Formats: sequence, C-alpha cells, structure tokens
Amino acid sequence: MTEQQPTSLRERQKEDRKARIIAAAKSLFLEAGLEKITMEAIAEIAGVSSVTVHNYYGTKSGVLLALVAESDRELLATLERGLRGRTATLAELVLGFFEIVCRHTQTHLDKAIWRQVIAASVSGTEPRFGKLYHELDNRLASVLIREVERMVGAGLLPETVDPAHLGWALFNLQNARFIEFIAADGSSCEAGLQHLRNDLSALMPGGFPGR
Amino acid sequence: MTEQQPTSLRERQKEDRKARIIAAAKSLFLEAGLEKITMEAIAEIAGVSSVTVHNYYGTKSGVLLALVAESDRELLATLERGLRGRTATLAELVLGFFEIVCRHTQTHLDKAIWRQVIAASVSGTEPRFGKLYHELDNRLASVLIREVERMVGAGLLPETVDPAHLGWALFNLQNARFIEFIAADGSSCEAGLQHLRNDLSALMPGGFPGR
DNA sequence: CAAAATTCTTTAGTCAATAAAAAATTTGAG
DNA sequence: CTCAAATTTTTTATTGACTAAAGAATTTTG
Repeated sequence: MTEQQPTSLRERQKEDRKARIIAAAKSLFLEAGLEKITMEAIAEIAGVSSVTVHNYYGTKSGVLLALVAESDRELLATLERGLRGRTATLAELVLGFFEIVCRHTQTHLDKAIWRQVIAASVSGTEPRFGKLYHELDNRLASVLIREVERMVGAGLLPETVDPAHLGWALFNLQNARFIEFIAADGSSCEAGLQHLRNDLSALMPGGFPGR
Repeated sequence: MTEQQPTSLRERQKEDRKARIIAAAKSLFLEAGLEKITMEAIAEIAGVSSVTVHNYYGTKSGVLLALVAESDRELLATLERGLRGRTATLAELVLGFFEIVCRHTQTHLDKAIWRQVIAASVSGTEPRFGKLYHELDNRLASVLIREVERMVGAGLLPETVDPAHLGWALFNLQNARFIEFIAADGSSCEAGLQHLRNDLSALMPGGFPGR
C-alpha cells in the first residue's frame, strides 16, 4: 500500500499534475458546488489545459471518483476502528456500518458528488471508471465479510453461514439504503437507519439467519 | 387508468407530438444504438424542433424514461401473470420476479438504455425524473408486497412478518442484483439468479424468515 | 549534444442543454 | 367571421463537456 516513488522525471511531473488537479477540484467544488465549476476552471487553477484533465480522468465524474477514492482509505480506517471485533449481532454490525458510511459522506464530500459518482458507475460510459468503483465496493463489502467470519468464529453465528454470501447480501441491503440516503438532499441518516432496521428484522426476525 | 381524451386541439396536438417523439426515439435507438442518435435526429423524424424535445422530456435520459415507462405496464402484467398466487416460497417468488424482470429488459429495450435510466434516476439533475422512476419502483415493489401478504394469508409465512417491510427488503436485494446484471453487457440472467439465490439462502437458510 | 519518444497544448468540432426573442397558431370575445 | 389575447413552437445564440488531430515542448536515450 505504500507509494513507490517513480524514478523518472516524467512520472513525477505526472503525479504532480494529477495531485494539483484533484486539489483544485476539491477546493472549487466545496466552495461553489458541483455544477458551478467547469473543467476549464479546474484546469486553470491546476495549471494545465482542460484537455489534460480529460486525458487523466476521462470525465468530470472521473475527477469526482478520484476524490471519493482519496477519502476511501480514511473511510476504511474508520470502519475498522468502529467495527472490528466490536459488534455482537448482525444488526449491530450492519447498522454500525451504514451509520459510519453515511456520516463519512456527510463530512467529507457531499451528496451531489456521490450521486454523480454512483450514476457514472452505473452508466458505464467509462470502462475504467466502473472497474475502479467496483473495487471500492469490494473493499467495503470485505469489511462486512471479515466481521461475519469473526462472528462465526466466536460462536455468535452458526457454523453453517457462508460469510462471503451473507456479507454481500448485507452489503447490498445496506447499499440500497445508502443510495436512497444520498438520492434526496432531505433524507437523514436516521431515516436510513430505521429503514435498514426494518429490512433486517423483516428478513431475520430472530436477529440472525436460520433461527 | 384509461386515457381521457383532452378536448382541446392544443392538448391533442401535444399528445401527438409526444407520441411521435418517443416513436422516433424508439426506432432510432433500436437500429443504431443509444449514443449514435442525436436529439436533433429524433426531433427531425418526429417533425419538431430539438428544443421541443427538450421542453417535453427535459433530457435525453428523459426520453429514455418515457420508453421505459411505456413498457412498464406490460412488465407489470407479465409479473402478475407469472407470480400471482403461483409461488409457495419466498425464494420462488423473488427468483421468479427477478427472472421476469431480466427477460423483459432483454426483450424490450436493451442494457445500455437501462443503464442510462438508472444513472439518471440517481444523479438527480432532473427532479421530475427521479419522481417518475421512483413510482415505477413502487409499483414493482408492490407486486412483491402483495404476494407476501397472500402467502401470510395462506399460512405459508408466519403471521408475524410485516409484508411491506419484507417486500421492500426483498425488492432491494433483487434490485441490487438487477443493477449488477445490467451494468455489464456480458452478465447473464442466470448468473444474477445464482447470486440472488446465494443472498437469500445466506439471509434465510430455512427458506423463510424466523426459521 | 542530437535524434527519438513521450506528453502536453492548441485548435477545431460535435452534441446536449438552456435562455430569450421571434413567429406561428389556437382560443375566445364580440 | 374577425381580431386581439394567450399559448406554444421555433429560431437564434451560448455554455460547457467531450473528442480528435496536428503542432509544440520537453524528457529520454544513444
């Protein structure tokens, strides 16, 4: 996970420009909102041409994905801190997961950016984009999977559960409510949590599968 | 649900133009693919100006949503025929639902169109768009809810289950796999079904909640 | 240092989307 | 039936994302 420094001058310059671009994008988006900011403006502040921005990130949404990916490591760390070995039930796990993700999106970027990113990940105009986003999803789902494994190991869940399948199912449930959360500026994290609670208790009235 | 004819000439002309536009869009998209077709081309065949197309449908995705909405009634009818009172277990119900939806999208429109529609429904640039799409989702989820109600009534599920909550949870699970299905041109309906089976058996090993 | 390879910028163009003025047509009153 | 008012479409013009290709600049390599 540590960055190996590219020896070549060209590589270093490229990294520099990329960093300048996402730095410019981040500050501009935060101060003026997504659709007020043109690619041209980002390019100008980053000191490159707008075509270069396109060459690096493909589309405006591509720039946004880079912002999301940047905050991804921190989100994963927060999830580790908040969840690792700390939950005794599936509901606790999934609700905790959802709450951390929601709060993180509120703090770091904003809903408009997430909407664009998710929309672009679905629309599939950019091949590399979909791939990158899917990797983020994989990392997030893996957190749930690992915790389910732990709970099985600790005897909190029956040996018969398949951690990967259960983890993905829970991730998808949670993700549907996350999308609902970001889809409307008005909807609160609490409302999402309540919906998710309803989902879980409808599917697993006993608190965990098979019982 | 029956169309009441608008008496005014203006209204009739408007309906006419709208119908010409979606007819033009449908045939053009099918024969040349989504991104080859410009709004200009649609407008020309429909015999209106491109600005009029925008005035009616807002965006290109708005035109697509109209196509989706058009096929929606047929999809609902197919769901009714295929599911109503025909399933004895939740897995049968959800898997059947998923399969019908997948096959319908393959037959009627294509994945590229669905990708655009779902992306637009999330991105939320168009307020009316999100609302319309959400209504389609509601109608689809209601099918599941009704069937769950029936199964509770028939003693196939415990009295304790909340049909609305369970219906929505199942719909969200199924929808996640549907989005996965349309996200990649390569992914098959069968693969989606298998994933969904895994989800269901992970969450409800006994075949239904609470057991 | 000079040729070769790479990468950026310039230039030019397409298309979606929006705004505002202008043109056409339906409607409604007399 | 006719003329003014209301509505709607088209025309016109502009912005901005995105792409392609040619040209300019710079790093690399021999």
